[in-house]
Amino acid sequence: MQKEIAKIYDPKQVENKWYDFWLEQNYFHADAQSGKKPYTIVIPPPNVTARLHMGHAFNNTIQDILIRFHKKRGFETLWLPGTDHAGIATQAVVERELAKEKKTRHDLGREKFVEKVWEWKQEHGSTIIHQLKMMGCSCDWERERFTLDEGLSEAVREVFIRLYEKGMVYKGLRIVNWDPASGTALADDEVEHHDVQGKLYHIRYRFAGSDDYLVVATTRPETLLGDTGVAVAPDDESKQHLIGKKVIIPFVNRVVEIFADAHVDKEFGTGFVKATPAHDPNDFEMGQRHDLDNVIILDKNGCILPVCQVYREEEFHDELPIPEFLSGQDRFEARKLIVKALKEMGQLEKIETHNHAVGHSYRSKVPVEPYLSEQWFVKMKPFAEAALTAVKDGRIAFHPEGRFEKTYEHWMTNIRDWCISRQLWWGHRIPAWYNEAGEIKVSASDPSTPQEKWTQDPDVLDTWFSSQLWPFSTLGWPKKTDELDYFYPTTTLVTGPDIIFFWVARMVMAGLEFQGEVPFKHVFFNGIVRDDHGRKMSKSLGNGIDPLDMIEKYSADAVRFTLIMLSSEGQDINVNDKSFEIGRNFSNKIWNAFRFLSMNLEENPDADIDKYSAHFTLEDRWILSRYHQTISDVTENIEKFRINDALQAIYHFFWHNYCDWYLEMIKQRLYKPQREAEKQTALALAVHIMKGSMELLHPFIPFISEEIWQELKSGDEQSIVISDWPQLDAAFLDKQAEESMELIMEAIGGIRNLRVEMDVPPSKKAGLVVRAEDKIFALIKNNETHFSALARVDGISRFKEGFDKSDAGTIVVQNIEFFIPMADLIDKEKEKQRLLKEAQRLEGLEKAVTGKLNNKNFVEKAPDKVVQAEKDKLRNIRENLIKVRGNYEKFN
RNA sequence: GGGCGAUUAGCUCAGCUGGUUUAGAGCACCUGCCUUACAAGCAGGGGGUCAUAGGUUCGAAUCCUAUAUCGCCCA
Repeated sequence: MQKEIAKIYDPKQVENKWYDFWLEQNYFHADAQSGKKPYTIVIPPPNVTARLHMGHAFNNTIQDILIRFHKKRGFETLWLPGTDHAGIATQAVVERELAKEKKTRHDLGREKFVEKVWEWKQEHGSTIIHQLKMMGCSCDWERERFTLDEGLSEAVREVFIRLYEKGMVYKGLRIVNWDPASGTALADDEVEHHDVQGKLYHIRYRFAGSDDYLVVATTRPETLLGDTGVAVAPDDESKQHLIGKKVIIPFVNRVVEIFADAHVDKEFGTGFVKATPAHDPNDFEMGQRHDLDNVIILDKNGCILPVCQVYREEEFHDELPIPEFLSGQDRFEARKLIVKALKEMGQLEKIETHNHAVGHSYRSKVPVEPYLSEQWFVKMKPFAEAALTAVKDGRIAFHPEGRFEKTYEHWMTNIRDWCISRQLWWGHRIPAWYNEAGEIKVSASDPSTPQEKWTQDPDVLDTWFSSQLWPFSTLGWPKKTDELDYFYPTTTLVTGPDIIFFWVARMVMAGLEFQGEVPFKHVFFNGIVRDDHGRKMSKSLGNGIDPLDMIEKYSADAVRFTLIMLSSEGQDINVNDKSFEIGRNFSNKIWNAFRFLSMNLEENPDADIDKYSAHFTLEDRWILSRYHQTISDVTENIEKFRINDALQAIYHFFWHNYCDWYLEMIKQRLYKPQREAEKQTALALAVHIMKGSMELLHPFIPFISEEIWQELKSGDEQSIVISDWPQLDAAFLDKQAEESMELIMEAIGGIRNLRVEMDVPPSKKAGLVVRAEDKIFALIKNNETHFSALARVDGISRFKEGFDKSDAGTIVVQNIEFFIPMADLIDKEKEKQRLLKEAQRLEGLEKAVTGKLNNKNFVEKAPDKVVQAEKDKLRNIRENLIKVRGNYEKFN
């Protein structure tokens, strides 16, 4: 083998090379006919406009780990990728492009515009797909889906029609969350509430036929144009006599009545609340209770109308005109103008500062306008119960356990109907048709006949309406496909907790309704990736770290490794660009361990260790024991979704057991073998463990593990992607070897420490005298080469009576005394101090344990095992202490 | 206002069913090393009264109750 290997790992060529190889070999394709047990994940489809950010990188790394792990464990794994059409976002992107040419979508017309969006999608829509490939994601790309694909669109129409026929989808006039910037309605959960420092305006409303007035307090004075009543609290005794009295709304001079409603809090503001049913959800409900008029005063862009519109007999009609200085003004401009005018008219009592939560569009970030309009809704209550039960009875398990079940339950039990229509052009057009008589027909295709013309509803459906079908629409539903049969229900969903309502909850409802089965058995909620101050990464803060930059700088393996290494189950993680060094450093460590092996291998590596078992040394048995323990730890932790613990286990094993100790120890056998067999044994074992470590690391860092595995493979092995996951063989777990090694490592550590504290230069060798029983002494003597190589010990001899301890440095490890005669090196005063410190440490321990054992309650009530352990502990401490004290006293 | 989570070394965090000597890791820091795999490394070291106050217990970082601070979600 012996070839020139670079001193520093260069991932650039490696990563592309292996990804191409895996695709060529078609390893990621899942076969529905396979007789194996399926393991399925559907990707949370990123927006088709998306570019990979750290959140995606983290989320998809976890999915890839689960998929690669289960593939190696013998499952037929399907990771189904794709994107969603992201109605508002995608439309906005293309509109922005049009704006550069000073055009709007209306200039093009619907058909041309949608065509243009498709063009944009063809050109830019696979950006994130390409980036997922750079991350090493093992998705089945043949099955890539897009929510607007024909098959998925058919599923959407089918669902809409079925729900409509069941009476679960309906059209109604409701207050919706209107996004004036995007010109569309939003669902409740698409609204983010931010605390805003606002103002509370106290405005005088005159009583009809009087100069007297009352004062209402409002945060939104501009909506007074649409006021159709003034409310007081029913328990507000000071105001009871005013109920039924009439006041005049400024500017529009509408005469409205004062009424009592329990919604009003008499302590808030002045106790008088203006009611604007068409522009406030609470007022709308009050309006329904008191039969108030619904008066709209804003257009769809959030600008003041020239004439108020009142809703009567299922239509809007002109009502009162609005003064010219207001008409056409944006709602926030109108607020200023109205406040100014009120001041001039003497009707503004005062302005107070007032903090309150204001809903903002999660897309456009502008304040949402509560707006009365006709929209399509899905009834949610009937679905919620089944969806809640599925989580409560464990058919769906959340991970980490216990963190999000309550949130889910709260939402499910307080659920409101879902507004699904969007006033957009890009999306699934609602399959509802209207004739001239205003009748509605819901149908997958145009029901028009030569006699009767039907026109389709202009609106499209919420993107989540199609995403909720993702776990089965992507597998062919509504057709009964083999895929659906074999891969559904999917096994695991990995997603962020921020879309638990948007998506997770709705998939559960849809899956139960249309497939009669939960869509997934496990939901793993990953944490959010934040900057190193714990702030969410965002464009506006400019604190985002681009994973592509990090891949370029450090490699995809390093990005994956770092994200997992820094995360713990479901916890948010903080990173800065330096964090990714830990991934790069680990890759380099692996690379150099391999480099070391290949420098010592003369021919093809031999990983068949069985034939060498007769030659196993202590460190061989030890590393095998540690290795098999690690197999068990990694496997169990991935199965428990303790991904970070799994990686920590293999990381620690590889670096601190294998590299730090095992490879260091076998150097003696490789460089100065007494017999050829020892060397071959060490090499075979080192290769065996190296290769096995690559297997265990492969789900986490697929590229470098493949690169090295390929160099170590034997026979007709193809790829680490499909090779078997290492099996725990309990016969290799060797407690005795671990204990013996523990002693040796501790002794070597102690000697190294002593040398440093005594300022013994590394080049200076020193002898070692050991005072121990026969068996222990034999163990140490048998491992003399390790002491000499790793602790610079020159000859080990047994303690004999008459040995002059006063010239020696001493340490006690596991009650065995080690003396290092260093007459010429030792600083006696320093050594005395060192021993005194050690004695004091032990005395502290002794006191603590004695105290425990002198406590009657402890001895009586604690389990015998614990008491016995304390007794053993104390005996050890005392023996140890006697020796340390003895060594200390020799200087006196 | 309601719910959830966090508070452990300078920083970022582990520590799961209470008992592995006096609480661990990585980074940062200090000291010494270019020792024929690796300075992206090796060896050694310093650093924490586990947010606060009570309680349960033979025993609490761990369980309970308050309080404080921070974060998230919902209204």
